[in-house]
Amino acid sequence: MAPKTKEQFAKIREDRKEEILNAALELFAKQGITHTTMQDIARKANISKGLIYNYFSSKEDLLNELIKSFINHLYDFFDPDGDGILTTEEMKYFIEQQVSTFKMNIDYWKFLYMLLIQPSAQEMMDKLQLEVLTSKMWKMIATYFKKHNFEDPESETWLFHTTLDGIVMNYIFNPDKYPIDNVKDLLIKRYCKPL
Amino acid sequence: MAPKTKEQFAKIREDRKEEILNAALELFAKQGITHTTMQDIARKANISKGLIYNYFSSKEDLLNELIKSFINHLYDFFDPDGDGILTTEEMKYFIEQQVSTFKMNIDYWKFLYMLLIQPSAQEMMDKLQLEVLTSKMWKMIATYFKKHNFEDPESETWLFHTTLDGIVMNYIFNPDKYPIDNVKDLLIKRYCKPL
Amino acid sequence: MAPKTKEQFAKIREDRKEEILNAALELFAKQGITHTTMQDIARKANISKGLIYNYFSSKEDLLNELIKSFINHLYDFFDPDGDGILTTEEMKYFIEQQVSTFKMNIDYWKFLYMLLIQPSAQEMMDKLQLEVLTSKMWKMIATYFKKHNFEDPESETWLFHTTLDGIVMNYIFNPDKYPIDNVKDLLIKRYCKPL
Amino acid sequence: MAPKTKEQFAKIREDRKEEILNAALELFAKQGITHTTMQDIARKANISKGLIYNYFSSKEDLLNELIKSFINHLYDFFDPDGDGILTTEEMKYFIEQQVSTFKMNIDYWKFLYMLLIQPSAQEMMDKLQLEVLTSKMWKMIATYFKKHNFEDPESETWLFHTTLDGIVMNYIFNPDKYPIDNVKDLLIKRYCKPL
DNA sequence: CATGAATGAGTATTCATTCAT
DNA sequence: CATGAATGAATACTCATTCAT
Repeated sequence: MAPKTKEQFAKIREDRKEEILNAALELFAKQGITHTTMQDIARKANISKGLIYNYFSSKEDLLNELIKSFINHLYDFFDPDGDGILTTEEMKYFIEQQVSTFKMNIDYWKFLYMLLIQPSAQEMMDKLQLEVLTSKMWKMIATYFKKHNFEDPESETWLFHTTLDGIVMNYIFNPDKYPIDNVKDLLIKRYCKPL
Repeated sequence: MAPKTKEQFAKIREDRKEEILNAALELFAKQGITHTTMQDIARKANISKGLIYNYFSSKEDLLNELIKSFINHLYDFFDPDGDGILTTEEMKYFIEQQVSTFKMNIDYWKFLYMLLIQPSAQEMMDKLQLEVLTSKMWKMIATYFKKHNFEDPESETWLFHTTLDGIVMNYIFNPDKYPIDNVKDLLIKRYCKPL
Repeated sequence: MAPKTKEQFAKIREDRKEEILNAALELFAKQGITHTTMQDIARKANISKGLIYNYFSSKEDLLNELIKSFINHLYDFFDPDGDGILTTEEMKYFIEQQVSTFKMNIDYWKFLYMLLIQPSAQEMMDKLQLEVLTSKMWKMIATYFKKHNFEDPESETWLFHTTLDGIVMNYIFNPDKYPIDNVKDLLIKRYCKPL
Repeated sequence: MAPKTKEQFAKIREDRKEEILNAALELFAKQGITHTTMQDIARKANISKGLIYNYFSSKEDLLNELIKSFINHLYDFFDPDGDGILTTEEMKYFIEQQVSTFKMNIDYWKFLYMLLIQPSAQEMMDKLQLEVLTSKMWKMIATYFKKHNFEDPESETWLFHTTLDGIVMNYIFNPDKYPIDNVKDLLIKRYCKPL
């Protein structure tokens, strides 16, 4: 009989928001952003259309929140161990982590590449603030290649990232046929030779 | 003002169609497919909205024709010299051709990746019949890697294509900053060592 | 913490209702009726949305109650002294009262004119039962003009009320710039010449 | 068989736009702006909902165009004869014109007062640029009262306009019962005494 | 009595497509 | 062959109202 406490309401809101974001992510990844209607999202989340607007002020806002949430996940994915110096072993671990991350969060990655390929990608990048994150990784990898005496460590870093991008692209596009683990092993062989 | 011959009419039709396709490609690449309206296309092609339907039965149809046209271009891009055996020199040439193709047809590639990343990519692939094309190249590359004693030539082929995909992605996404030529040189260095 | 008596409960209810009506009036006057949401009203009254429905069955009902309450206030504003005969002095007092009433209840008047100008004004008038009130005043004023030998006392009564309407309109629309007191003085000069 | 000429299209557009504006004005005046849907307007104009957007980019835009059109009409209504000095006869004529204008354009005036009483009236006034128009009239009237030795010509001008406002209000609110002509006659008697 | 999450009918707006001329 | 006015289905979003707690 007693009204719900603030904590109860907060929990409900939290959970509901999460559910909506999950539903949206899945649908965005599967159908594309434009082709996913608020109705679709509501249906998938088993709620009414209107309720979404209790949690997000617009589709745009929902998209932004999803991106924010994605960023947070990215930090989970990538969190480096801190000293910023990769040993050969850590490089191997890094590659494995990356690939494992691709495999475990396919919807997220599909969503990210969807965003990137879209017209307003530049703005998205800003919103994503991916650079902050990337630049850290970038330096780590570049340093690694320098230390390992790669001929053109700068370009090698570009190539390395390019290859990872290619892997994601291929994997999200065709997770069943793409031999991601074999490719990963090749990559490790190439890049993780002991000093 | 002699009446036009049938051939002349056909030519006019063909040209007009081409113009519409070009307008569409450019807009699709710049704004995305969904965000490009028939009105936009008409305006860009300097014709009326209604006239488009004289050449294409629907937006869907226009899209399909564009894809077909793209396929044809792809054949132009990739046309191998026939014997299906790549020498080291030809491999180098192939990579250079590829990259040059990326640079010269950025709209096409943007469009292609847009299609691929989209929901119905599987169907698109079918429409694209990319496999036919790809499989030829695929074999050539695989054979090359075998001949050049790469450890796991099958996976190396995958990795190679993956890397090319990554290059396109990075290039179309940021043509100004991405050091595509440096990356290309690295690739050549890696893959085109003389036997 | 003695349990509350019935009377106390009734009083609380009454007060709460009053608060809601006040919040609604202020918002209606400021933002218009349609553009004021139940949420707005709840927020302004520091209660929850749902609670309003404990006091009013609908927005429509709330509006009607507000109108009723307005009527009561009107009676306060206008309460004539009973004999229905205005002396010159009382006429002056009446005008002054009116204007003072406009100034002190600007929200109420804004709200009233909002209602009147709206589509369903005729119905509103019925709800307002303004006529009852007005007819009393009407007769008093008409009698006054007759006694004071105005040429066409009937039309003069219309004109007089018309002018008061005009004053309210101008005042509520632009309380800062409209020289209501000067206009009032002119009115008094015109209508309150001693017999 | 020939396609329509530009002139034909232009005429169609012109006419259609006018029809939509007329439909909108009538409905806005009758039902209020908020309570009039685009659907309503379309139905009244015997066209489809979508077509309105071929002529007006939004409801807001339609409203603004209506206001613009209203301004133009106002200039028709009020256009003074130029020298800016009113003779007694002209003052009489002016009052008669005003009242006649009220009677002939009841929807326009209802619409105007609707706008004025609404929250965003201040902005509307700006859009209306009524002041430009009003200030001209204002000076003419003020000059007239000065020349005719009214005691406080400034306030008298306010009162005069106030009365006209009151007349419109009463008339649009109840065109059948309000004795506008009697009131007009009284006004003329009061203000148009020969010097 | 009190809360705010939840619903769904209603509204503005977009855009592929049709069609009279 | 060519035009752009016209249509209507689809979609984002609002808000009064209900209801479990």
